[in-house]
Amino acid sequence: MMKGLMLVEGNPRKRKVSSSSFQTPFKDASIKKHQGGQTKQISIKQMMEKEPIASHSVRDSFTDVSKMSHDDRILLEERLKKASEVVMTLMYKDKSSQLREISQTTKKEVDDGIDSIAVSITHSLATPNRSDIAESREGSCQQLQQWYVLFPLDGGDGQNDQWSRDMFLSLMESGVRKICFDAQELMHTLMTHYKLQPFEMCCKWEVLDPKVAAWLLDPDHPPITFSDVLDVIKKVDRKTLQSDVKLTNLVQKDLTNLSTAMEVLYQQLKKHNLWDLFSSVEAKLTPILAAMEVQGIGVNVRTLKDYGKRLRDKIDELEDKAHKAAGCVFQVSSHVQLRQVLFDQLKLDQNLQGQKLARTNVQNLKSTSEAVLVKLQDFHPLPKIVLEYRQLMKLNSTYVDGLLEFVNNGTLHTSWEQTSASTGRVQSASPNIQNIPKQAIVIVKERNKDEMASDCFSIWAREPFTSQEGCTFIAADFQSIELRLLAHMSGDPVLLKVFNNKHSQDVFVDLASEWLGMKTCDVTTADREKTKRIVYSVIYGVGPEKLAETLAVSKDEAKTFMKSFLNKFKGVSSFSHRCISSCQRHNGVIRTIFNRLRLIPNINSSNFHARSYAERQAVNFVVQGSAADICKIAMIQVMHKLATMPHLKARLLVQIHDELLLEVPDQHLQELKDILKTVMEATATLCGPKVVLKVPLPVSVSEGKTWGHLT
DNA sequence: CTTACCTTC
DNA sequence: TCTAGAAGGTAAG
Repeated sequence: MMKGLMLVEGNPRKRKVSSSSFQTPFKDASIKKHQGGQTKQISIKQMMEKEPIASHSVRDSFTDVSKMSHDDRILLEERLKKASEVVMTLMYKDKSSQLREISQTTKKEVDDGIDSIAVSITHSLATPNRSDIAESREGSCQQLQQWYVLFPLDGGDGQNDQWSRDMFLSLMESGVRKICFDAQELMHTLMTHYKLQPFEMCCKWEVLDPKVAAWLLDPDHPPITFSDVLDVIKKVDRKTLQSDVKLTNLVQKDLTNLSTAMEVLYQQLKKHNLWDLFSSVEAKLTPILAAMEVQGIGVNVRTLKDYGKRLRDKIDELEDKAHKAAGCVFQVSSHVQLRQVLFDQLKLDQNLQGQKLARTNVQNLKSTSEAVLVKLQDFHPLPKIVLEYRQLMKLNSTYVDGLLEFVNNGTLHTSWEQTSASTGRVQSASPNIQNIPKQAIVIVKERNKDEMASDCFSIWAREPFTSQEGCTFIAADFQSIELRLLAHMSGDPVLLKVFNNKHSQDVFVDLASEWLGMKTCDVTTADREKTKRIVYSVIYGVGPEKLAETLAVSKDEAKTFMKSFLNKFKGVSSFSHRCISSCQRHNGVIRTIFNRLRLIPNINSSNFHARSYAERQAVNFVVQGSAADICKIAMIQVMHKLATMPHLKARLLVQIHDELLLEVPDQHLQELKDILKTVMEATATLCGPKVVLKVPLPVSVSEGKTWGHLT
């Protein structure tokens, strides 16, 4: 309760997406430094420079918690409770840390490379009762301001020292200000190493992470290493970061700089109005992502291998067909060889009389892209064969073989990246699980040349993802959230009307009916598709040429469509212009509804191409980034809600931008479905009082035993 | 039109 | 043999 002296200068903004348990960041000592206050600004760091090493501890070394006496452990426990700041970093076996690489060989992938956690504990001088019994027991401790300790993390023997484990975990849950570069890695390590239930921890841990902070300040240049962050700091303020701290121990020096870096970043976040987003959204997201990584998702290797076999078969067949059609043997997957076959041997481009053949971007060679092959497919059998070949190759190499490499004991763990997307979206990598094809691909296997009988087989790339025994998948997704946010932000009356229609079955049907002036029941599937494509194209400002291409109509037709569309939804184009001009006025800074920012300096470029690109980025960022904000907040609130219901053993497995995939024991299925819908649709709670959405955000919930079959 | 990741060459 | 970059394809809006 008392812990938060909250934002030091009286910040009226009380808006909190959910209550923050942070002990407040920093006294604004270093702000004053810039504003002219010179004498009173004794920063923690400067004090440390004078007296860097605790008198009782071994010089330049860390105290190993597992080797401490009972009394020392009690003392440490007390110190941790009273600490004003705790800075920590993972140490690896080769003596490198999250802050500094030592050996050239990148060993960090190796999980067993973890050695310990190095911690620096800082005490505030202002602590009034310095005369604790514990403290006075060691006379020399009176001056102690800094204590460096090491929490060892043993190998997988399970022989972790219970004491140090409990001490560290209670530190993680305490309200003390904790700082770590790449907190996600730390949390991931703790969960796996201590064999914790990931989702039991993920609402209790909050750590300030300079990596996330620096990314928030400039998402287009995410820091990868700690030294990247230091480079950012040096640009902001070269005085604060004093590299010649009188510490001979590198790790201690790094921890000191880490603390300083976070202090500077805190000031920057405040200055750029990003502190709320950082503390209420991003910092709470980190442990959830770590938990998802540790949890993993079940994959049925048998179906995956079965798919692989069938795909291989069909690919071989297609390769053979391609060679026959071409009249020569060539590598079908090579666009270089394909180019030669298509254009030099078969001269298929001569069939396209008036039309220009698409060229490759850089080398300006004849393109063999999908669009080109589609155009050529009526003149020769080869293009169609290649198209199918490519599709199946992609499916096999990426979603069958590619996936199999990551499956261990029937479980797949991907990494969830918080700081890689400049739009603010969460990203999955190694493997990317967010681009698994949604639709089935049908394979027709020809058995025999003389026999008409053929065998059909469908491949659902999501089918191999299966729930655990006795559990069911639940997917909850926001329906067309980006479009709805566009309606909200643009205030376009027609869009608002469509999205506020409670009886709406399908928004694109409604939009089509509004646009084309017909009854919803008269809207055809083609009308709906056309509308959907135009909607997304128009939002992001595509030209009539590109629209004509995607819609397969003439340029003039596309022009007419766009004109009438923008005329019907007037608010959309004015919204785009508002985004662009705001970005121009703010020197390239553009923001989402939750203040997330992106820098787009080219918005004022004199180069037309660069400027147009920047303009599209700006508009796209506001829509996509705002949706990302809300999806993240929803994710956090769902997990925090679940944390209050310990009987409900639900696990969050995957986030696909506007969709959450969870797994839950069968008996709790209905309960979880209700929670998801309730929490995610409660936009007022989601967005807080500052953002009042003009449209509802309906969530559709589906369930099933595999990811491929959700009802 | 944007944001991503992954594969082949 | 290794690597970086080009081209292409997949997803999500």
